[in-house]
Amino acid sequence: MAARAEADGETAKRRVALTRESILEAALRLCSPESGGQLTFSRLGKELGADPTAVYRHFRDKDELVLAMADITIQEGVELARAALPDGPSDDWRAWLTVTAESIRASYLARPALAVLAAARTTASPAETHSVELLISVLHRAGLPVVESAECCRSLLDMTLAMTQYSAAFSALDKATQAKDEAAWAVRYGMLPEDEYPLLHESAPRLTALFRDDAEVFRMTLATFLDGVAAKIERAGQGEGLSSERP
Amino acid sequence: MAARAEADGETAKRRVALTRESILEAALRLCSPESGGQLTFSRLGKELGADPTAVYRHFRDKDELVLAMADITIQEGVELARAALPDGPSDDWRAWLTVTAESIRASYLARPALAVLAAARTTASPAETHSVELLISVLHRAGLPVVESAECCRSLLDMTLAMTQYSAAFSALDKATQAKDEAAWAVRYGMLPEDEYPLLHESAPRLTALFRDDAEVFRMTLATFLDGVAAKIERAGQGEGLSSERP
DNA sequence: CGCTGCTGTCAATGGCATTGACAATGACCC
DNA sequence: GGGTCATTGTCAATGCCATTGACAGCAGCG
Repeated sequence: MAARAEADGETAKRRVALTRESILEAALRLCSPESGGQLTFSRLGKELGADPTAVYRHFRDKDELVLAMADITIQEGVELARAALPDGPSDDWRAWLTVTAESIRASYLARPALAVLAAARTTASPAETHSVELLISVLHRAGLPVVESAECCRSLLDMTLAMTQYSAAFSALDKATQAKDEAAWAVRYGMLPEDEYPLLHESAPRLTALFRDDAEVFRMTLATFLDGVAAKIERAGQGEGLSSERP
Repeated sequence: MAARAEADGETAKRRVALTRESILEAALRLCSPESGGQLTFSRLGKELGADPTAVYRHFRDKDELVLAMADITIQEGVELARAALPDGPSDDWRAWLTVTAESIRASYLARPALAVLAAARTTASPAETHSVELLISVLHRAGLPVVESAECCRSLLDMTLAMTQYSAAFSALDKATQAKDEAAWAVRYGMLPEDEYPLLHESAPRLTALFRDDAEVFRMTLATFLDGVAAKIERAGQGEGLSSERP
């Protein structure tokens, strides 16, 4: 089909001979925080230099497009994690889970608009599968029974995706609304009468600081969750005579 | 004004003299799982027996309506929790946090469509405030420093809201899409080659069972999180007067 | 050459939130 | 009672969005 791609400098517009790949690329580009807005067929058409409805020749509907984008994003997250992790089997399950969660989070947050659209859509992508198998093996090696390890993975991934999409939804709001929400918080927690809410009053500075910092909240939550996993592992280790776990 | 309300039997349609309250009531009704669909102005108008745009006389835009609905929902969750909890200060912090989280989750899940709309909107409602103060006090009494208790609350609430909206988003999908997603999972995890993915293969039954059961996943995740909190409390107790960070 | 299937274009269609002009209604004041 | 005003409901747009169906260029193939 006469590859006329990558002419035209940076923004690959005019005449790219639409393919599934070029469309996905453009769509993902449109979801980045720099590109701002929502993902819409007309914006997509403009980005591709083609009629918006041309996309329907390659994807049955928007849902299919979004699913494909989500797939790529998850895959990217998995690769990010793989790159940040030691190659061979490591015993540091904690680092392993942390890096995986943060990587998936990062690649979704690079496309807030997608995260909003893909909320609750399960892709069950192949990329994910291998990664999950690895995670289970890491936990199992740490001393957790297989099924329990799998449960932990499911928990971890659900929590990560949910909280990430929560953050993404917020960052996809227009700046005005964001500011309004932030102001509401600041007012509420700044004005609390000390005698009625002594504890909240004391922790107000920390709480308002956390408001601006979704990432920090996620880190905290993840850490606490992993502390829980550690406890589980310890219990499992004590129960059996086999596993070796000594902090 | 001529109060002509509550005539007409069950479905309070015709001529109810729109008020903020009657609108909110109708809107919440429309978001229930039984009422099925999305919250839209035209459906709302029909439910109220009035022109859809009449709502704009009482709410500046849809966002304001949704915020008010979210507020009510949170409040309801808090009341639910209060009803299920012993009145006086209890030392069972674990039950306290669990009940609070599950209550908020339950009242949101009673309106999936709302949960989707309200994703990432912070209401900072008054009802919430009192409840949070209580949670902090419970954790503090259990032995956690005040600020750390507040952090835990923030984590817990964020996690709960995020995961709940995640579930709600799924249950708000049309049945066809839901079935499609479910099928994708079943196929993927049923067909895994045992030699390549031994661990996943072993835990596949459990994982597919979990797929239909968001509530169970949430319970597991929450439990693990609380195990983590327990560990934190233990550490704090051991350190006593000093700050204890690492065993 | 004519046929068929693939891909892009164009002009609808129908759903949605939101707005502005207008009408009915009641309250308030002289 | 009559004039004025704000409130509240109605109606007819407007504009964005996804999606569809009819049509046009163009490949390869007999």
